[in-house]
Amino acid sequence: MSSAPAFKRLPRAVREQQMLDAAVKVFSRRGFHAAGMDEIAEDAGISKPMVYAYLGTKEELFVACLHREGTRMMQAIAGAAAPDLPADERLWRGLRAFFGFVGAYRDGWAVLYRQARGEQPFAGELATMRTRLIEVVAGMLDHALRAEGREIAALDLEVVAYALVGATESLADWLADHPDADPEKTATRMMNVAWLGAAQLLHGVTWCPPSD
Amino acid sequence: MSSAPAFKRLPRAVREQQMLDAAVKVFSRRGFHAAGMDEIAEDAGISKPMVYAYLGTKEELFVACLHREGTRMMQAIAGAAAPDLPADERLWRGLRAFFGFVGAYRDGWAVLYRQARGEQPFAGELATMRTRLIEVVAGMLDHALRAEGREIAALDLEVVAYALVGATESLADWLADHPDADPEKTATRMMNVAWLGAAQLLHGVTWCPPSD
DNA sequence: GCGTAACCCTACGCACGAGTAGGTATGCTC
DNA sequence: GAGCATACCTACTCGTGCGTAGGGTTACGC
Repeated sequence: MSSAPAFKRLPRAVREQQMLDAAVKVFSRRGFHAAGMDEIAEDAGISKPMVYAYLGTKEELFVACLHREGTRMMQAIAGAAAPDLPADERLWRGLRAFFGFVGAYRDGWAVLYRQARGEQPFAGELATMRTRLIEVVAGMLDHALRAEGREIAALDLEVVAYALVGATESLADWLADHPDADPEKTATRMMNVAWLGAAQLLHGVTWCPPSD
Repeated sequence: MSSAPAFKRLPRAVREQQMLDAAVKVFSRRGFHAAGMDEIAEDAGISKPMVYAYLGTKEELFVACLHREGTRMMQAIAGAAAPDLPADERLWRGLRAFFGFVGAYRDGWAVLYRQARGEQPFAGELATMRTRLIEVVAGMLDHALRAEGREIAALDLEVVAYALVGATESLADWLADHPDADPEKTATRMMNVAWLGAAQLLHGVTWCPPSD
């Protein structure tokens, strides 16, 4: 063929990224099982055996997606967290970065959470990331508490952190479903819910069940 | 066969419940796709065609599970909510009932949320239930707000409710993973996080982003 | 005691989609 | 311009598991 090879030959590194882009897109739309390797290949502008040659089996491909998107997210958050700031400022910056990421990489978020959470083989991978996040939040709260001269049981701390992370993920889902919503404003709202409650706890205010 | 028919013939209503029990169990352990109709049938002590005869295809079976467990949950919550109580009391009773349900029907919860959330065909079904819950919470907050003479934008209200429901679901997951944890105590912890923050909002205290 | 309806089974068809075999073209090195 | 590695394709195999055909047995009404 002298004239125009319908599509160019590209170096491996480039194609791999295209494949990952396509995979993230298809996985997020269809879900892991409903997604077909053929569709992913087609969407990447390539044929199926290339996908297998570069990224391996379907599971390995999904893990690769998980890894790329997860790393992106963690970097976005880590880049915003200066460890010597006061707790509320750190929380605020972390949340802003997080919602910024979700707003920018909607599909990535969907893959990471909506899909990976349910599927057994990947739930573990996810849980690890999540646990690390929860530990960070718990550590932050603990730090702030000690600065106030107060203290709290480790289990209580973990549960509070769990709740905060859960609320944040929930709002992330909401953000992903509302394309016209503003990530920064969402972060502010989350801060309102999270910090006002947390600040109360920091000052020793607690709620007790009524004795009925 | 005169002696002993290895297993008895049972009326349809009974068998259907046994099948649903088995289905909920298998779905929650393996996940929707990894679960096999053969395994569900075996676990119910019956053969596969019976499952198809009574409950229909795999998807229909899953929907039936979703429906039964969802109804159980909603009833558990509704039974505890007296609409003329003050907001904090209503919230407390609702949460206690909810965590009680999750503690009692661990598999049911796993089916409802861990599985149904990811799978496209069922996500809608779930979202409806979830939305109803969120509306209830939002309505409760709005009611309490107006009683205080304050008011808040509908969108803000929705987002706060979203966050609270998300935090609650997250703690439910935590409870499902910690068999030895006490549902009532978990509800109290959730109340601490949710109500202290919400109460602040009710009194007009808000958090504003620093101008950096 | 005989029809009939409900309960229940073994054994199979068949589609669908992951993964592969085997071959072609293109560019890069010496 | 021979040799070689890399990019790329068409067309297949084959396991897996949903769903069903067709037939047997127990209970119940009359």
